[in-house]
Amino acid sequence: MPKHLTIAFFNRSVHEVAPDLIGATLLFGGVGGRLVEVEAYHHTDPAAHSFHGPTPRNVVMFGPPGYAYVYRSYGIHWCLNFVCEPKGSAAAVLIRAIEPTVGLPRMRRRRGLSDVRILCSGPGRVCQALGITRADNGLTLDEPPFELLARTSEVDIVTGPRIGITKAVEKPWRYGLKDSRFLSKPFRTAT
DNA sequence: TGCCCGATTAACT
DNA sequence: GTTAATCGGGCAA
Repeated sequence: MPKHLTIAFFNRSVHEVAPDLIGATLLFGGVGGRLVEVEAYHHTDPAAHSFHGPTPRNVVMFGPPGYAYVYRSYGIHWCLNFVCEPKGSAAAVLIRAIEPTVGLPRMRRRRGLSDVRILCSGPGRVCQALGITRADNGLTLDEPPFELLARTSEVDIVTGPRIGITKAVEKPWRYGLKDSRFLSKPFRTAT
């Protein structure tokens, strides 16, 4: 098992890293799968948590790249982000959906269901299935319990507007694996 | 200090 | 299609 980052986080913008994550494998505590949907955010973006500056919650975003930023969403769910460059720009990639491949029984038990299709199809569901909580905020992505492996073959990537936001809705910063059955929502087909 | 809203989800009608 | 659950932050008073 590699102990180093196989995805390059340094000297690359969040919009270079985000599409590179599609098709990569993310494991946490030995369970996980292939990333099929992510979204990009950064501090000049009114939709981002970092837009109004650092707070105790989002301070990890203002640190170096290659770390996990985990926050509570709607007081109920946890959401996982990867911090990106440049340092201090508070850029991050939100992990929105995974195609589950490793440790399905454990993930199913945590989620309390049998339908693999919606096991990790949404940011809150990803964290519930992988067992990620605030305790994992600020962990580096290149050491256990995290394991991140770059994709080994080319994939077709689609883009579109981000989901669940009311500001800067026009920015096409959502990236997905084309035709994946595990997306949180389908991408609008190109016209 | 109090009020409103949000990078969501599941359980309703 | 709608709504409740529920925590942290921004902003007005």
